[in-house]
Amino acid sequence: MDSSARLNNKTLSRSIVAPTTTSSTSTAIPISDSAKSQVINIIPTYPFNFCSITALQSSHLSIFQENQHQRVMLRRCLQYEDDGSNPLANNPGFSAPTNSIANPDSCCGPLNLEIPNASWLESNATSGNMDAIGLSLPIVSNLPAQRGMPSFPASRPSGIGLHLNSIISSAPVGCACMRLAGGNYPIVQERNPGFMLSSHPSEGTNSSFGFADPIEISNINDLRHNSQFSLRACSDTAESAQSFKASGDYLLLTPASYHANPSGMGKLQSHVDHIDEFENFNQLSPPRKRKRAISATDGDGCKMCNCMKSKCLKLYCECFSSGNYCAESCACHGCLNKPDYEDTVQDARHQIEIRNPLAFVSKVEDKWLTTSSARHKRGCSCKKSMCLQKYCNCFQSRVGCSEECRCKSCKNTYGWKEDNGSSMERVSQSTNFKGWETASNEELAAVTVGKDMQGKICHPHILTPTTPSFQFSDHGKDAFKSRLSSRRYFPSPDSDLTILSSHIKSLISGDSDGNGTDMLQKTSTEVLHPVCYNEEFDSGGINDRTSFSLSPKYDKYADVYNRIGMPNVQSMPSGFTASPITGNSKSISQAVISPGTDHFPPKGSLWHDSPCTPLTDGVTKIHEGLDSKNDVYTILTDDTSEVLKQADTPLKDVKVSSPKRKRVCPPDNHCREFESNLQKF
DNA sequence: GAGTTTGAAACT
DNA sequence: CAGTTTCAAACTC
Repeated sequence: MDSSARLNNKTLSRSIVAPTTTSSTSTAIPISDSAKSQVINIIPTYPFNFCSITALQSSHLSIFQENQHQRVMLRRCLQYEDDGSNPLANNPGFSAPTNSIANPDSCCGPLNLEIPNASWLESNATSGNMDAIGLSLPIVSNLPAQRGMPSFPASRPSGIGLHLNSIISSAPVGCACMRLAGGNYPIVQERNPGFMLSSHPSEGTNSSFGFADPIEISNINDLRHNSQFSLRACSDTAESAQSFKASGDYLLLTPASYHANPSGMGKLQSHVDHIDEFENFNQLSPPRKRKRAISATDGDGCKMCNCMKSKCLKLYCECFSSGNYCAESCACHGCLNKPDYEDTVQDARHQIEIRNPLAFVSKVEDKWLTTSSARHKRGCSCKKSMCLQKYCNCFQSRVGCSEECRCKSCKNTYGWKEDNGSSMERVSQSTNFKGWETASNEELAAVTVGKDMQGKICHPHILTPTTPSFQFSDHGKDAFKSRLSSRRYFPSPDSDLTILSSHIKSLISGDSDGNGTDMLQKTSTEVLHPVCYNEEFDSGGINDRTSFSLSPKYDKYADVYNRIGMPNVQSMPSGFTASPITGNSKSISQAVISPGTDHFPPKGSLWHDSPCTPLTDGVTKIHEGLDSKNDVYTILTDDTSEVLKQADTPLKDVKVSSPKRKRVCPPDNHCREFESNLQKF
């Protein structure tokens, strides 16, 4: 079964609540007060394409309606995405689902889901049918191709282009774009009714914005005449599941054609202008107190800037440099990095590219196919930070320093550069089974950087570039704590380290039940829990592939795999991809729990806070049950074990994913807690 | 939250 | 290309 069929057969178990009252001639989706309470839970999507898809599948949409003031909130996205790499970009109609790759620089790489015939929405929106509408649609991710992955044909135009903003910065863990091809049907739920429901923009305030620059659409026809819209779904995972649901999720429309052809969005532009007036109005007001973005990222890699003078049109601006528009959550002043100023933005980009054609190119490449070998293209020039702080480009990108770097006294944890210029793979060289076995040993202290770095015991986890944000410095700790309380967490492969180590240890020592394969199967299954790297995720999976990334530490087990006939993974130390939704009838399991459901684990749950998507058998089973009960959760298949059991069947989709990973994954107990929470279901 | 440090970007 | 300045993020207090 190909991915298309698979997806179709699985049918998105998203329930879409149609508007209750709308005349067939209505020009907009009315939003009634009662409907306001109807929340469509858009599960945050993850860098993994399949996750995104599954997330959307398991999400259920609702249409927020507003009487009289029929409007659609659009998020203006900076996305020069129509580079031809995606057939959908030019084809509003049906397209076979293909997974491309997530924008490595954006945690919220757009996932555009094509709905071949979106008329269902209109028909249902106008029929008064409140019943949930089963969505069955092929899903196509429209994610930019990953650079440095020659196995995938998708390409981007020169200049890389500005990517979809990482969506609402306040809704970082994930987001998705759903394109209503053919489409006429903006479905928008504004997260912040305070603004959404205001009859006039001036009634709102900046502070009431849930996200940046919503575009107010008062007439659905304004959108209807446009062929494509991206339905964006985001969730603020900083909230608990309960509040998540209570407050609703983002569900934003972005006219896909807007960026490619702004001129074609005349009507929309009028609304943009309207917003501009609003913004101007606000600017005339006493300058809002400069608010520093709580985090350099919104928590999931969606950069937020605080530019004061650059107008966000210089590479100083992280939003700009990463190809994104600034978000409302940014604390920048005089920002021109907005769709409103697209020409200006383009000019600025052009000027910069003249100076440096690679200015907007991904700063990290993984040409060496190993996580630890990924390098920052431009390297760094650190003099004092020893490449151990985020001042360092390389460190910040979680890659090792290389010969390209001009740094001094490099101590980059991800691979340092000797003073003679040669680079070392610290990750691989400084780790060993012994160390890994003690990875879970709490005696090992987390590393702190800077002055305290030297002489401290390195927690083995530090050796993996996957979890730097809490591995280093107090900042990291804070970030970790913050994330524990505000993000969803799933156990990372790190969590399985002990188990894995144990398994392999026994395997190697022969202290198994004699069935090493079984042991390894079990191990593999556990290991195969995908690491969800939200930010800067470099999906190794493109076109019908999904990434399952392994921490570099698992490189060490490659030989073990080989010993028992597992696919050769030696060449994919940083991870590999399996094919969950394609080709093979067997695929990696997927299970996604919608955070917007009552079944979501209670607030505070680490699992809940995890941005990762666990793919455990148990999870899947649970979800199967949930799915049948509530049509909320959707599962593709749970074939992980089976895939692994087929030791004689090479994983055709072995891929390498880059190391660009930021997501922090919790320790072992998080895994247990996660499963414990699941048991509550 | 203010001030300092840092290194990239921008400029000369 | 090198040196300096500007800038904003990272970091410290």
